[in-house]
Amino acid sequence: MNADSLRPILELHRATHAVDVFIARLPDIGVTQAEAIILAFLHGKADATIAELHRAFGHRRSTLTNVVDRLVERGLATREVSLRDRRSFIIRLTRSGASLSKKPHAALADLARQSFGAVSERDLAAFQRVLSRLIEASERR
Amino acid sequence: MNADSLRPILELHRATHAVDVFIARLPDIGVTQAEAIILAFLHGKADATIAELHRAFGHRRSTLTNVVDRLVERGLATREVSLRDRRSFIIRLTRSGASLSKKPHAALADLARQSFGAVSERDLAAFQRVLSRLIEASERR
DNA sequence: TTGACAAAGTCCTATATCGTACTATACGAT
DNA sequence: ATCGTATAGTACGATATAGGACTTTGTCAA
Repeated sequence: MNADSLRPILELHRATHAVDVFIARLPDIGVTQAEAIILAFLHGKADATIAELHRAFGHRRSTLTNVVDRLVERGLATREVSLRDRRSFIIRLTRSGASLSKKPHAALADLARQSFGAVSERDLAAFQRVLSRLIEASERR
Repeated sequence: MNADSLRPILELHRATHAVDVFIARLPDIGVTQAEAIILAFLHGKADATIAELHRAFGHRRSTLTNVVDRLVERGLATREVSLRDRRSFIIRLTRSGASLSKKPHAALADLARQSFGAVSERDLAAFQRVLSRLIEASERR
């Protein structure tokens, strides 16, 4: 078995970790990695459920409960019972949450531009394809 | 600004998380994600320092101290002062650590095969290139 | 050879994340 | 209608990870 066969997976971890640290260090935000990424996700969307966030990021629902708690506590988001499905909540950014969310969103978009800017469409598509396969394979048990 | 510009980054998180969950659920190992990935890394290498692990994965050195503590406590690894540099330790798998490390290594290699098997050399190279760029961009501040 | 600075790890404390068990609601079949 | 099962989310307790201060050792210049 080739010793390097898992190199891409290790690199994947390394990259994600680097991005996390990058996010955590964003100045003037005072928000954890998960919070920042969720803010960025909600940016210009301003509407989601816990389950949706779970599907998007894979964080446990119980973890997301906490993350959302923190956002709500700080007045960055609201939680309202959904009228369509009373089991679920609609998470929505408040005005100040929407404003704050610009920063992590811009920072990540910036990072994306720097990282993917010089990458061809084709390579970027390959990148996403590989990620999808990884997700699929990981969840197949 | 395109709303999807950070889609690849979100997918990246999703994928890493999926792999983490996959690892954490490996039966008969009883090892956390970080431990498993470090075991896999040490597999067939059986020699590393904390700093090396730090460079490989990005985990804080203090985190790695804990991870290694756990491995040592369970008799899976040893920590010996390096003779070349007495500030650092050589982490080495014990016989049982080496044996146990086969599982996560094999599982990840398996995952890699399933995920990358049908991916062309070229696409895989593109994948790694993109990861490198991301790491580089993330660390550039 | 000493003094300043960098590098390797650890200790301690705080907290983010997880796993599991639980409640409430929805939904499909009969 | 109701019963069984699936889904949405939370509460609680356990633990992995992080951040920063600190110790020891190395390194390089004068």
